[in-house]
Amino acid sequence: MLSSLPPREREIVDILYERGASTVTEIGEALVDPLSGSAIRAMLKRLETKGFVVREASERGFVYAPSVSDKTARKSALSQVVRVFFNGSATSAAAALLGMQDEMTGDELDELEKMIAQAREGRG
Amino acid sequence: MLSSLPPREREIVDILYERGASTVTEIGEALVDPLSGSAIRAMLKRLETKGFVVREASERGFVYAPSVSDKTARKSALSQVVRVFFNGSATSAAAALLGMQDEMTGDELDELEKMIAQAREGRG
DNA sequence: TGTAGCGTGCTACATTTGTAGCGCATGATT
DNA sequence: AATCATGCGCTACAAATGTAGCACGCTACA
Repeated sequence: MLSSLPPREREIVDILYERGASTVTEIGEALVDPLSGSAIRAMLKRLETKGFVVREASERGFVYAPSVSDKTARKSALSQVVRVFFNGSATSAAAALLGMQDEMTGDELDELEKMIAQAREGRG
Repeated sequence: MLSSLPPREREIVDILYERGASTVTEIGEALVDPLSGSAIRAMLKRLETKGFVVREASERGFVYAPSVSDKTARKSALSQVVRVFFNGSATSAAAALLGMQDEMTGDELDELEKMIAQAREGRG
């Protein structure tokens, strides 16, 4: 799991999920407090060894990407937060999301309502 | 931030958030793969030094608790997930939560709708 | 064709983590 | 009082992490 990664490595895979496959240079730019290229490459190598990222050649040079699908990682991250901070209640978590008002527009609220309706149907 | 902690320390503060203030023994029981008491204490000491946990005396002996409020930590954890995995969209995150059907009952969906209504009012 | 600049991948090393063992209190047991 | 069990916090040390420096190969271009 991602949560078993040391901070700096974790930071890098986060960036990879955030921006998709990236070059070392791009990762460097995305890093809040910078890091030498070789340092980043060393991280990536370890990450690769551990099986968390894969490396592919592209026109841009080598790009690195997470090996675990977004979907899976998302779900896992969410479950984790729900368990640790919301006592296992997805509802509470959703409520907290709603509470982050500035993060959500009126339109988005509409959308959410639709999704709730769908969820209801999905359960019958 | 919590995400700057090494895996094992992170695991321990997670437990602390999950179960509230706990003794070393309780932490040991909550750990998936166990750890000697002294190892746990060493972790806690580091965590204390870094300012992530506080130690208080209680009838049960020393109990350890996160120094950052649940509320703050929750918000921070959620923001993190939203940013990394949902492209900054809290709505998408909420949708994913809805998708985890087994995690949410019909009643909870009702509740969520109410909360959406409230969120609307809160914004005017 | 020399040389300046990138991107790359070592290797090396300081620091931090992860973990166990020891010895000290304190409180219960006989 | 002698013994035993707990909980505690050092200290120590192996392993992992965080980071930099060096040397190489490939452009590009003066």
